[in-house]
Amino acid sequence: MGRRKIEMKMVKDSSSRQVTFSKRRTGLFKKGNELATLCGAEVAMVVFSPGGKPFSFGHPSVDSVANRFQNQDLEPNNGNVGGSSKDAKVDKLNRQLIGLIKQLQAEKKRGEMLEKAMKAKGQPKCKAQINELSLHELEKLKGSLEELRGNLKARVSEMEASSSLLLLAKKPTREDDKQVTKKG
Amino acid sequence: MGRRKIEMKMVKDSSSRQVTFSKRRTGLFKKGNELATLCGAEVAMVVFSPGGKPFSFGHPSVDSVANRFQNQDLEPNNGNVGGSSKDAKVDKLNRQLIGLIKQLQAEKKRGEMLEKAMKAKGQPKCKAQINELSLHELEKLKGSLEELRGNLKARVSEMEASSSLLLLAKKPTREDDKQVTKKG
DNA sequence: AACTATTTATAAGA
DNA sequence: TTCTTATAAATAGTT
Repeated sequence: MGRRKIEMKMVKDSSSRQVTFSKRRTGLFKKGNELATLCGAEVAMVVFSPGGKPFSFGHPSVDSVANRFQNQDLEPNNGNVGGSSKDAKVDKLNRQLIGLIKQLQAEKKRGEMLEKAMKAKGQPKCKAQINELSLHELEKLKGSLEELRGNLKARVSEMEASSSLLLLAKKPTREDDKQVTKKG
Repeated sequence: MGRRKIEMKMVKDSSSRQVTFSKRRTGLFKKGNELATLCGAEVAMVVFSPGGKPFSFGHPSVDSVANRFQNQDLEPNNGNVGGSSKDAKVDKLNRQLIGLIKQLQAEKKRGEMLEKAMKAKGQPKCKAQINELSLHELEKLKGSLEELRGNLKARVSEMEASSSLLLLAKKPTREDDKQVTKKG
């Protein structure tokens, strides 16, 4: 969208990349704002610049949308147990826990797909022994990964059990207006 | 951006609003993807349609970016400064989470590299050199993995103690979280 | 879902 | 970083 069409690859020059990032981030947030305004949609966006700086936009707020998103599959569970919780801090920890659990599940799923892809790629007709070798290495690596995942998951399963106790935290109902936030 | 300029107000007709939402959501996610690709940025977007349906886009994933975002004001606070810290228990949980997050991120990176290796392997010109390269990467990966696993074991041992503190009870019925993410 | 007339976003350049 | 401008891209209204 400019003087020239650009390839959809990482911009090599770090300086240009930063400029591109700034411009496009602005555009992206503007679009998000428009979507919220025109359609009455709730929107949350978080972006980390190539330099690692965080930017966010949310309507009504990043937190409220993120909360709704993360709790959508356990809200029914969350609603009626217990009454008072510690505070927002515990609630935040819980959300993080849930996020981690989701990530692990996603990782597992990805691992399975990786495995499938690997098998599919199997032996077709790539030549060279080197291929066999690397394939073998891949298989071993994969095994290790699976095991690692298993360990992690088991650990998290325990935490999940205990977290359900903590998940009695009240839902944060802070109603911010549209916000554009810089952090860091 | 079309036949006519439209006012930045809620689209009245609910049907048109839904159409607008669909089109713009698609565009928004595309932009997010481009930002990630061009700039190597991490991006997470969550949108609820006017009908309340959730849509999301994330690179590398919504959860990972969300966690990173939530962590940034958690980590510095981890040192237990000022009057915000509640319990030692919470603080401990906190550290555990951070450790877990780091492990997870490391694992993800491994996974990404694995994917790259596979991709390279699938290239039409998968000749010796490329294979050597991927093999080399794999060797390094493997080493890292071993190290990672060692760390994990230690980590898990640490967690054992404090984790048991939280395991006050177990949840009767709960299988998996269901990731409710719609795209497109 | 496709099609275009237009509006917007933005890549370069200053 | 901000502005300008030529061009690419998104999309509002239509079919």
